[in-house]
Amino acid sequence: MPEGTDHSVAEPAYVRIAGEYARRIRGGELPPGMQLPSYAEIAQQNGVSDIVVRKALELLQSQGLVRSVRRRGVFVADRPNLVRVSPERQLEAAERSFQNESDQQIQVERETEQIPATNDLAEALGVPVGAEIKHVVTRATEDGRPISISDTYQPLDVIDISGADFLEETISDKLPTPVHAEWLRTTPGDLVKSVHQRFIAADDRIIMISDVSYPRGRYDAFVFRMSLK
Amino acid sequence: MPEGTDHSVAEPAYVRIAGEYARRIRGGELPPGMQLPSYAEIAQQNGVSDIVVRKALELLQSQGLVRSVRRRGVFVADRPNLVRVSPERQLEAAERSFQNESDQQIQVERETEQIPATNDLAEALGVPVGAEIKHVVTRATEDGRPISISDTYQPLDVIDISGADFLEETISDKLPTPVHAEWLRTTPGDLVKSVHQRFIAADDRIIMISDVSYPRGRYDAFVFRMSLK
DNA sequence: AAGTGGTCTAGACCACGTG
DNA sequence: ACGTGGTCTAGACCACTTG
Repeated sequence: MPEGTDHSVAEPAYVRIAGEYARRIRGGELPPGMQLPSYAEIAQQNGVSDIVVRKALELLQSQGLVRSVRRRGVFVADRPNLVRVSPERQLEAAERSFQNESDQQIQVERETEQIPATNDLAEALGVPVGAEIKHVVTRATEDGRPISISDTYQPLDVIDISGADFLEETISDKLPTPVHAEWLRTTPGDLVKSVHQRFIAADDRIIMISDVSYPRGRYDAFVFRMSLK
Repeated sequence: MPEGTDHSVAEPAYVRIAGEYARRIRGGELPPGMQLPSYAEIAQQNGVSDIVVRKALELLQSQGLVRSVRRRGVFVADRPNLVRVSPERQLEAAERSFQNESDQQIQVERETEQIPATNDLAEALGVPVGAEIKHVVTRATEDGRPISISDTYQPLDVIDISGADFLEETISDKLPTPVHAEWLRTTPGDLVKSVHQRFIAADDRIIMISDVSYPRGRYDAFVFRMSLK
């Protein structure tokens, strides 16, 4: 135990270190893709143990500022904003939901199957348990790297979502389903940004529900644009 | 080092423990406000050291499922959704943005001042540096407990925001400003949910900008409702 | 006085990537 | 062979709350 260490509450070492890196990243001094020094190095530079550095970088990771790659290092995150637009462009294809990625190679693949509704799905969609429903899995990659995966469910009699009058989106941080985790190649324990969508008709019928997962650390923030008039 | 421990990648102990509690909380077995066992107890029950338990509960905290109170314990979070509605009700007063809280005592206080625009503010609002602008601080409490604080800035010639044609909202997790942290009484290092708003006129003039902070762990998720027609 | 969560140390093993 | 990040242990001090 270091004697005379300042434990005067206010600002723990890991917060200070995280703050410094956050500033340098936001200021552009550390550009996207740049590798950070190793834990050991940062620890030495700041005169703390490596576990403090780990906490600091965890903090940065939960802000989406860095991503750590096992056995390789910690890197400044590419940080395009994920932009969601409402309502007029909301219904465009998934590929269009991304901003600042026009140069990138974004590939989207879909798989469709027909399944009987589980209890949860039946309740969510308002259909009888066991009723056949349509399930679409959509996976997107950029330059071969996975950037999103979604499960979409709808009753068989729904042709498209033009019958929807309202859209409700719920954003949260979650542990991904095993299937989503595998596709996004997240480390066990990594949270993902989850967007749950419900397309609702005027008679409150649920037209479609969708669960989308995005890797944390890929997107800096979610942006919603909406017309007020 | 315990010999024969299974370090077979797949699922670290802290993820397993976090998952168990997440399930029990989501399932209602552990109701909002209930105190969890102490680190030491959970550690003993699961045959791990307390640091593993800490990581597990950190994971729950970053999902907004629990909140930890220093020197008292860890509690299941009250988890009303923060609902944001677009566009028709978007412009209502802040008090109206909350759902399922109608019984609660929500108090809102405002402070207004006039300040010269800093570089950042001038750029954000599109006014000359040093131009006088209006700054409003809004603080909300529920039963005396702080639940949000915001800084709102607008040029002096803007009377209200009815002149705005578009609203852009950016949601992210951030380290709060010192003022916000103090009001929300967050522990140093705690992230907050930050909503940055820009009210934009048809001629791209910025009518108003606003930075709102919400304590993490108070809100389960952000919900956006929008009309599609 | 006992218990709590928050911070920090020093040290260990693992599996994998790189040189 | 070495370095990396990921996981985990055992132990310590602090400042505060609770009974």
